[in-house]
Amino acid sequence: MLHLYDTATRQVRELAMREPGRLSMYLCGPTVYGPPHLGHGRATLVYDILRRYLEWTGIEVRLVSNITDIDDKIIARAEREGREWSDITTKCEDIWFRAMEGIDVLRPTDVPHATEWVDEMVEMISTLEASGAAYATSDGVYLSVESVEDYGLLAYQSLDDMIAGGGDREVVGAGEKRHPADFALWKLAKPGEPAWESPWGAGRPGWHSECVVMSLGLLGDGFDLHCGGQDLRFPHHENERAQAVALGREFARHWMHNGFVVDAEGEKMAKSVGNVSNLLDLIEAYDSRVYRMVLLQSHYRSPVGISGDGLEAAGRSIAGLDSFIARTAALDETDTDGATLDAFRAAMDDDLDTPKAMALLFDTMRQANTALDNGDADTAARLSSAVREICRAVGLRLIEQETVPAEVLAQAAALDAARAAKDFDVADSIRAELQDAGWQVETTRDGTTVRR
RNA sequence: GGCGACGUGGCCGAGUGGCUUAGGCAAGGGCCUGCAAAGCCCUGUACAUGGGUUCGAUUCCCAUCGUCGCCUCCA
Repeated sequence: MLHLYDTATRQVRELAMREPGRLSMYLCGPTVYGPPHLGHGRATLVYDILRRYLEWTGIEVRLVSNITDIDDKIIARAEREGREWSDITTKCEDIWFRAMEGIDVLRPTDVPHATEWVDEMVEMISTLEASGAAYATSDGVYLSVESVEDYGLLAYQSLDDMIAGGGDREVVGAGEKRHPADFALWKLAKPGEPAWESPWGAGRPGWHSECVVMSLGLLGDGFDLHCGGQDLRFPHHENERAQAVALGREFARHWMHNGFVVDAEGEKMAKSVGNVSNLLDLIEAYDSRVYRMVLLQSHYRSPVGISGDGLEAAGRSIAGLDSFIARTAALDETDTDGATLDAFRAAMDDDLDTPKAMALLFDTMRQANTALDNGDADTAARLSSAVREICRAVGLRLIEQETVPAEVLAQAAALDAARAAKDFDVADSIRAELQDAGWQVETTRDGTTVRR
């Protein structure tokens, strides 16, 4: 059974499922006004790993992740560039999913767009207003946070402490708000802004309202898990939750937050691979599995530094995985090492201890290699089968064995013949030729193998 | 000011009251190889500082220094 740290109760506890065997989870998706960055990559990778692992254990996962396609930032960019706002959102969304593909993140099972749910949002806001939890001002509709008893649950701060600490910040919409922390559910449109009709006048929904309506709308009351980056804990998740509480509806039963990507750290990286803080650049420069491996080797709640050195180290570890996969490709893997998989599950079930799982993966590869060196193909096969299973469970794509063209095989045979004849100059030149053509050449006592 | 996280070997990054003190990358030595590659073996003896608790602390407590995050729309 998977145990996960729950931000709301501040403890690692079992991830309960409303319906046994089926997990409902909501991940706050991107606001599509710019290219995805490394932080987006981390968040999507962490939950992709969670999802794939659960699916691997036989659980049916429904992952809803929205597209916020109406927001102040989108409008601001549209104005700045003199473009249609929908032109920006469609292009950015397209880029987003290309980036996701570039890091092997599966598409969520549901991708609701905020603009498709405006009617439901208006309805919810009306309900809140009718109950007295929300009120209209001259620029919109606000939720009264004082009507929510435990407001501050996810922020770990009471409303009073928040205000006390807030200091000299500018308070948005201060003039007419009942409390400085009250937040906008509906924003009335200024001339020229995109707008939808509502009882309060033409306008657009507030960000926090979008996510409650879509999560409850698709997953229903009391869904299992709500996730996102640490920075969404407050105010976004707090405010989503506040609306649900004010509506008297049960919201997420478990809250999961991933740590940040910290300092790209370094002039070297920028020089050698360009500005990698943009996810698109990273995809351009590295194998799709590299970022995933970096994240797997640290805990999802820890901050992680992404540097060129770190990515390259991960790349080399993946090269080792690739050569292992190639080396064991022909083994008969009908049987899998159960103890290894048990240990893997135990690690993952303990708050997604992927660093331990990766240590296990590398240990298992070593054992299998040793078995192969000793000619014990059965043991090697059981272990390498476990390696493949683990990779599948965490979404580490395995290299596909490319069929080697006949002429390349012929060259490999010629290489072996030259070695047998102790004609090493010829052998070396054939090897160099193959390597120049992009082949990995492994010359062993049993003969030469080539692969990409 | 409030709340929270964290300081581990050359780098990244787990973890733990003593038991085999992860793993990856890099480095040195060795095995294998005609030479490489791949693989395997060995080596480095780390836990911010100062106190305290304890038979014993890197791990618990306190303080100090330092880094970072959130405190109204940022994954």
